[in-house]
Amino acid sequence: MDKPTKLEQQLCFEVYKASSNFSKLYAKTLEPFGLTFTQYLVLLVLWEEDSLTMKEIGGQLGLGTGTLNPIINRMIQNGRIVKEQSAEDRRAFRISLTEKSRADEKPIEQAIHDKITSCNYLDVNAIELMNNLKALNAFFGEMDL
Amino acid sequence: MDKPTKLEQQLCFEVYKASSNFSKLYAKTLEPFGLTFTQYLVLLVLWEEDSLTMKEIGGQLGLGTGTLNPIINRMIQNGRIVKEQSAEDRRAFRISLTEKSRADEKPIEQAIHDKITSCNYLDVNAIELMNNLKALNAFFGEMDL
DNA sequence: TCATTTTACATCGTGTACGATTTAATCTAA
DNA sequence: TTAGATTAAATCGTACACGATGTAAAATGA
Repeated sequence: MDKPTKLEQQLCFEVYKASSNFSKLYAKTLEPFGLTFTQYLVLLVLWEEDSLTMKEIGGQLGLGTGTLNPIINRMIQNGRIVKEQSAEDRRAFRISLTEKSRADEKPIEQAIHDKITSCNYLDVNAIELMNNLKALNAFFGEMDL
Repeated sequence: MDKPTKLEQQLCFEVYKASSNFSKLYAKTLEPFGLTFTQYLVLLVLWEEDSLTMKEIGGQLGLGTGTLNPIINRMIQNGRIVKEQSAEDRRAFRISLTEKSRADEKPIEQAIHDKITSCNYLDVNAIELMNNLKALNAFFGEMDL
């Protein structure tokens, strides 16, 4: 059987393009706020729960320290977050939001909401799509090959 | 309504992780061949039709010259492709496969097929997933916002 | 307790990715 | 036919992304 190989090629490519498309769209929307897409993902995590360690943030985003460290440093430079050594474990550092980032949560959410809905992108069956993606990612998560 | 915003956040994140998972899986599979995921995508295009210009390859992959140029240069260094100035249009360059790359087509396809099926990843509803992604990407393609 | 191991983070090298600018070749219109 | 616009690549600067390695602090065990 030859079909599955082709299907897999196409699927990985569709995912690749979708990811690229999303990050371009978000990049454009976030640019007025001086944020990149990945920096926005860090804020998403911290808006849920503030004052997390590098490891906790990296765990939620699936990023290692080699990726996360420079991002965190840039966000500190931009006044988006602060980093302080943990008292309990002096190896660890706690990352917290600045007032600026807290104040920007709603406007940023609004900007993204406006941009996305202005394209009617929910016309694609987004819920079904997301469920399939979650199943796919759960798969990846369990296999470690 | 607040739900759509959350949904979009989740969807963009699931796509982001799926893309990351795919490219890690492919990277591992392609490593014995001395290829990265993106370099493999270039080969996929050239296996379909050899001797294309930079623009044509970039067009199919959605990559600009800023991204594609260093990739092409590395692939030339690695003996994967050759580049020659086009006779008709001296601005353009034609990229062609080397014998090595032609010979590796089947083994690489096989390696990927083996790896993917060994994880039973088709258990997620791949066809439905792909159709939804195609619709999503078609959307992105038509809007240019 | 103190040597071993593990853990949290930092750093480095390689490889994308993208927008902006530059250069050279081609095309177009007056 | 030639000045101006367009096009194909190359180059540059910024920002991920990842694996490998380094370092210091903490946890572990005999």
